Amino acid sequence: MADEHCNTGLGLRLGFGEYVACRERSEKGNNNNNNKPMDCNLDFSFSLCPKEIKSLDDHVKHKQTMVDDQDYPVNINCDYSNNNKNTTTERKKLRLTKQQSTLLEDSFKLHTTLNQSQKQSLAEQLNLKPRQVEVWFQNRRARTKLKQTEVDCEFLKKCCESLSDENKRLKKEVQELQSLKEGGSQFIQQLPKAAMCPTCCDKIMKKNEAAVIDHVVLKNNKWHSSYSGTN
DNA sequence: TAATCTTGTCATATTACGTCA
DNA sequence: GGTGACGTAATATGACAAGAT
Repeated sequence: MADEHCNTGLGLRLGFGEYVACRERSEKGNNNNNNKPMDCNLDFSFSLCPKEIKSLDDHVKHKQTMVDDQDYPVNINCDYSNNNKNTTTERKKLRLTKQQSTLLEDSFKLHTTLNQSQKQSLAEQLNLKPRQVEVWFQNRRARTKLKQTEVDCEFLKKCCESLSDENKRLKKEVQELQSLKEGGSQFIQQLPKAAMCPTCCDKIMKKNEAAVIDHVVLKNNKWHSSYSGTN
């Protein structure tokens, strides 16, 4: 089975073979626009699945050897997955060294995307494949975006909390003012009719309302000055 | 010139490996 | 030693732009 999968272009083509092979072709600078998908299959199957690997066990051993022999293990994923995923899917994961990570991070600080030549030279410096550099940058951009989203989310959450608190406080204040206003009116209404002339009574009522409005305006101004200060 | 195809690159989602508690 | 969480390299997929036909 493993033999079959490793040495037939078809199985690989249905996975990611075409994509990778086309990439590799472009990375080699072979961009002559001879659009022949079959070329991709051939390139891919030879590069990823050397003929000496005859069985699945051999494949695993071979991968182990590659890992042991190199500072930067080469990923030689041979995708058996589509047919017998549960037993044979194996993907050796590259771990970047500290120096590699540092250099990649430094490059990312300079430019978050790479052009062809930047990618190529960085890959050479790092002793990685251009595709690996490209993938690293893609993942790095995704991580950056995710972190930024988290930060934004946290900020919005705090804004929401503070607005909610402010809303509660204002509601309470409105209630207080409402009762203050009602209390004042009631006091005047409770006075004996003969105790105050109607004109004076009216004046006091209006003054009372004006005082409430002043109070609200003052509070509002205070709120504006403090809230705009925090933002 | 418009339509179509191919290719390369990106963002995004997902998978799977390695490490650590 | 087994296990789950986590970080991250690798893969899959779809969208889009640019160039060729």
